[in-house]
Amino acid sequence: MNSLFKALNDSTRREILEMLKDGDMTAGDIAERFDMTKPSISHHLDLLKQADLVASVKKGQFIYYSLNMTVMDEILAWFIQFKPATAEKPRIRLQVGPRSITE
Amino acid sequence: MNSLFKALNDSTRREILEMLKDGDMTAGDIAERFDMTKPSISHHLDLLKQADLVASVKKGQFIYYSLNMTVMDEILAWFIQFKPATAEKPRIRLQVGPRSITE
DNA sequence: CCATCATTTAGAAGATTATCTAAATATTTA
DNA sequence: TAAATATTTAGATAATCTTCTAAATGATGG
Repeated sequence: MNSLFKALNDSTRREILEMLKDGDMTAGDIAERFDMTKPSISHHLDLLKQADLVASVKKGQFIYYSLNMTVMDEILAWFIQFKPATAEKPRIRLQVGPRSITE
Repeated sequence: MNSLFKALNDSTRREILEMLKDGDMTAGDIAERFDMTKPSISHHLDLLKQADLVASVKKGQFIYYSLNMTVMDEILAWFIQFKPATAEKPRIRLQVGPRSITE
């Protein structure tokens, strides 16, 4: 959770995530889109990788980065805990059986 | 968005949010639960307030802090953008009218 | 094999952050 | 009004973070 929020606490890194939403990119392509040196972008990519938000695959000379949104569910779950339980009528009955007296 | 992620990038502040989930608390009560001085906690509360994640109300000598989860939707929306659009069948027809040929 | 291209690693400088102590403000109570 | 309580503000220090330049690594093409 810590490395996750840390990775997200930077607008450059958040922009990178948004860019990768539209498809995988090489480190160089990503760096080109920012007014920042390649080593700096490389470092940002490293933090995103540590947080498991992106994955990288080397293909020859290039390294392709892609979103890894499996962690996303973890984040969403953390946020959802604050959503007050809205008393929404369930669409289906999950349990079949005799109704309780209070039901 | 910046102040939001900044506020969330600290485990003490995240814990404070989780504590407030169970009900409002005074600054002092919050500080008691951490192994940290009151001024430090006061600073954390200030950052949470700047991010609009908490609100504070002064009652006499005490200042009560409470969750303000209206911003939460903003965060959730940011995360949802990464969720690939699942082709889920809509539960209800949103538009009433003549069906299109392709429908 | 050497030059070039893509990317990372290393190391340094400046900015930001977390935390502390000391002091200030504001409220209650004796 | 003075003392006590709750909280914040101010200022300092140490740690962490962002970014840079220079150099290293690894793959490709003549």
